Amino acid sequence: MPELAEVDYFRKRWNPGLGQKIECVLLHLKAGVFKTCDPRLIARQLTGATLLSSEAAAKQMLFRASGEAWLGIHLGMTGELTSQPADYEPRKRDHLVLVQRGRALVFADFRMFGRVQFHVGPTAPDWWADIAPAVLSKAFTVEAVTAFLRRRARTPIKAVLLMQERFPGIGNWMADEILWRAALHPKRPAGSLNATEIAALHRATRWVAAQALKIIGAAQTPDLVDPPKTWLFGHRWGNGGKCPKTGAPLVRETIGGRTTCWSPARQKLS
DNA sequence: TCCTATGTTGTATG
DNA sequence: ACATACAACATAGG
Repeated sequence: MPELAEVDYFRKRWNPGLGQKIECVLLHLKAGVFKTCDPRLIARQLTGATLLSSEAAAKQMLFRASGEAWLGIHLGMTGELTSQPADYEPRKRDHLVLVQRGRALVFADFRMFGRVQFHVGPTAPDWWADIAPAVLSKAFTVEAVTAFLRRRARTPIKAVLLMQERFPGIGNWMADEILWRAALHPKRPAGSLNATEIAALHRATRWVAAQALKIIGAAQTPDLVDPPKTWLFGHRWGNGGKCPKTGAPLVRETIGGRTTCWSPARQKLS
């Protein structure tokens, strides 16, 4: 599920556990999500530690615990975090469970494209510091986007929007949403956009990110909240969708290896 | 059986 | 060295 806003939504699901001691850690030792870390070290370090704080950046989450412990989680395609009763019995796809007095904090991911990372030290791990500046930060300028598009001149703009080194947190549905808002055809070579179009792309990127965080990321509900029907979001998943702006039929096709949906009535190739 | 799914990465090729 | 394209990862559901 997870792009920028969904990641922040899931991060907050563990909020009830902040400031609380971790009584024990339950692990699915053979799960692929632990490929880049040692789950036994996680158990040793986190048992008895206090979960202190959390942050989200791009599609990554970082949880800090006492004892200079840092737990990174990427949700992959199907990962999710939940807070369950303290006597929760882990199921097959629950890879990491932090059991506290009042609750169990669960990371589940049936498809296992997600990753857990673990670091012990006084400061956050390098990979966290290396995440590109957020699209809502001052560093995400029209100039930076322009330079990036020039370098990727022959790549379809849709594929370029998925590149985390410049568009951190943008995923498949957000990329489609952004291009639809900016009225840009997803197959346009990145280098073919003029200054006006790049400005529109930059603006739409920030707008979609900010609104998604407001609607999805800030929601305090047990279920994910979908953006309103005025967005492309609710119309892009199956064939036969209609453009919410023009009423014209939407088109779906694979671009850059990912299913892409757009409105030919407002997103022209030239 | 075949295809799809809100992601990333390693590898081959130009 | 850099840009680009795509298979591979693992699983369930239509």
